[in-house]
Amino acid sequence: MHSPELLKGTLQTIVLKVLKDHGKMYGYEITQRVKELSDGHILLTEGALYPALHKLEAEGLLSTETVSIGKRIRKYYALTSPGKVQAKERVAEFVDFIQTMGSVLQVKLN
Amino acid sequence: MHSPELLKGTLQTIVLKVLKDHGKMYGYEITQRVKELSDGHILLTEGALYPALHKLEAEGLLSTETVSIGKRIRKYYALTSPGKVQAKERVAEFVDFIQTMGSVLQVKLN
DNA sequence: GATCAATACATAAGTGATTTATGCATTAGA
DNA sequence: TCTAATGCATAAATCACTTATGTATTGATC
Repeated sequence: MHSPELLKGTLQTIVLKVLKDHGKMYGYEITQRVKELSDGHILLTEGALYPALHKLEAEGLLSTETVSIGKRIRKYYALTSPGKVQAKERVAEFVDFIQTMGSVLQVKLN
Repeated sequence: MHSPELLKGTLQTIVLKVLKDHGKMYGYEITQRVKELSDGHILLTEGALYPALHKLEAEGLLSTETVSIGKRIRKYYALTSPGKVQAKERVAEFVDFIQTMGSVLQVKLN
């Protein structure tokens, strides 16, 4: 995992986009999916993820559904309609940011 | 200027790379160059820049030279040898980060 | 010749996302 | 039977950065 400094501010974008691509997921599942997609480079910590999920839910971007698997609980999160819009906007914003950084750092992204 | 959240953690990388590309520069000049390169999207604040410069200097990555222009003072910063190495590493790290994020967000950067 | 914007540095308090630490509980594997 | 993995959650601490403030010079505008 590379310097976590750069990761700041990307958590919500990641969560929203992953949920958009994979449909409803529970917290732990998100951490695993992101770990997979990033080839082990991005490891979401629970202390960051759960509060983020709660916040997105409070903002109406996510809806929840709690399911019991045996005696274990899973809390599924899914995008609401505004959540889908936000997901798109956040990704676009990120791409924009990358383009700008590319100009400043004079690097080619491909 | 887009959401400043994403900018977090990139300040040192920007400063190091800009100094690498343009040689010695003073603080205010850096803010202007970055503004230019980013087409007005990235506006470095003095409250962030000056402490960052001082920190990089304290770490031995930058050397300084104070010059008087009339009665006004300019403090020029330049990369030291370790600073040049760091500049390269930081940029590489950023490119790496972008690639990883591209995978997670499933976006093409070009 | 006064006033405002730009130039040029600097520091300190406050913010806020994230890390680190901790807690509880179930399930699978060695 | 003990450890790792699964699964949730919260609270304190950290730390980069924003916002606010301060000082001073220079150029432009009216």
